[in-house]
Amino acid sequence: MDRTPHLLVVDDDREIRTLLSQFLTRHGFRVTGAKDGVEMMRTLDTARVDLIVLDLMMPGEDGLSLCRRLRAAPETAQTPVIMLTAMGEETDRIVGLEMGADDYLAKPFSPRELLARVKAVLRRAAGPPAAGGAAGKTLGFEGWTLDLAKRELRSPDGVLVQLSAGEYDLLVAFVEHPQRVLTRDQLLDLARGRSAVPFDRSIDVQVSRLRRKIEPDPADPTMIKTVRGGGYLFTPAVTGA
Amino acid sequence: MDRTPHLLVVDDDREIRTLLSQFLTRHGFRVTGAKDGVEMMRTLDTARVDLIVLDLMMPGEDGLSLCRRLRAAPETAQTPVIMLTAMGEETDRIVGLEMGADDYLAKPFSPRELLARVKAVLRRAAGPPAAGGAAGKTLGFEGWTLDLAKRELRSPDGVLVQLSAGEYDLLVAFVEHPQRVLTRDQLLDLARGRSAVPFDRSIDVQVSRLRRKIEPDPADPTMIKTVRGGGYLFTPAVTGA
DNA sequence: TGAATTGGTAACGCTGTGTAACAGCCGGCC
DNA sequence: GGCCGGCTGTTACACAGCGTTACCAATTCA
Repeated sequence: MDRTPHLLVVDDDREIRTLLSQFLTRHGFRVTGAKDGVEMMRTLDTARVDLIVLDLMMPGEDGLSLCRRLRAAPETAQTPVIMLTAMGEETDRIVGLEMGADDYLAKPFSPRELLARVKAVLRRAAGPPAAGGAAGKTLGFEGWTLDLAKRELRSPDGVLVQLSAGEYDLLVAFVEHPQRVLTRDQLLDLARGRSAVPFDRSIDVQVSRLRRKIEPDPADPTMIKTVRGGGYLFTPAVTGA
Repeated sequence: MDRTPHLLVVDDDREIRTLLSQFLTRHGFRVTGAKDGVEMMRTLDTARVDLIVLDLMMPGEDGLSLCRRLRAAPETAQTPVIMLTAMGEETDRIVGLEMGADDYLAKPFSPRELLARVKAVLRRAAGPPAAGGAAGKTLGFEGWTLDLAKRELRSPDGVLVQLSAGEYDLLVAFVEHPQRVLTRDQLLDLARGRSAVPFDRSIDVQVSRLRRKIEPDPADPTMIKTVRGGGYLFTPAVTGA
């Protein structure tokens, strides 16, 4: 149940990044840093992120543009963003509307203020009803159907397959990142929202259990392949309808 | 008790409408957009609206005139209005407030400022919600019918199902937040208006009792699913007849 | 070829969940 | 007031899911 929220801090200033990461980590969050949009996107690609702290002024693609991109992608459209800006109050009024951030903070700010905002935004994000349109989709692969709204899996012949919560979450992680090798760390983050402890084999065991339910021959898996030294690979092509 | 407040944003600029809707939605409101007075009236005809955000300058009938019409009609005379204007002149303020707007904001403004005003106005108006209209809606799911005005539940074959007050409140919480995982905390808050105490199992027990009355096979629930470590999920799509 | 590494999975124990049973509370009724 | 019945939260116990561990097989390395 210890799903500690995962924050992503995007700032080109290494010192600020480190400082914020340490501070937020001390207050019970898992924190990943990214120095620019490229790193941010790479992280979002494979990790589940609950909130993004985004610096407005950055070399290369700036925060405004990144924020717009986040909102445009269905994967991240719902992810809350807190914007950091070095500009004074007068300007942030103007850009405020455009950025689509959930909240923003003018530098210099106290870390504690950021902490308060982070908590507030996370609390809020949990609230609103289905208004967001959200992810009520169903995904298909190799004849199987995964209903994200109902958390149901149907086999090619239409039979409902009973999955435990853990098996389902793991399968979602795979289906949302098909045809690419996912490390155990990434899977743990995507499916469980936690990071690995030394000698963590829980993913192996869950994969084994999942295979038993969806592989024609669990001893010779075709859908969830093992990549020795790498992780696991979900091979089917996934269709989003 | 109260549902999330429903805001109506009236602005001819599609982009502003979208931005405001997204921002306010993210902050926990239900938002409907309208591009002109006609759309506004159509919405007011069919939905209960708690507050209207109204642009002053619009092609066709302008905000001032619309505001006057709102005040003239008995159904909307009490509905709070926040006026937006591109002009910063003092006269607008005076005219706007005279026309019966409850607050007033000059563009460009920060979304947070709007948010603060919205909350303030709603708080102020919280007193007399006697707006008779009383969301006497009925909601449907999987053939079932939930009559919010009568607090009655009918099974797909039209039989009245007796629910206790607690069971009914819990079901409403589910039906109003379908297809998303609700934690026990959230359910307790939505259905009982209180927060959990350590080792609180009351929600589990109520869910069990509710399942007995609405699930075809309570031992293998399909409508109210358990998400281990997460909470419960109401799977049916809900239609707002 | 033998040793070391990596992965599969059975087995076990802890933890979360389902639910029957019970007790306190409240409102209706005599 | 006292009794009764229904509702709700608490408790207890059974059971299932999940992580850990252990052991074995497969693969890689020396």
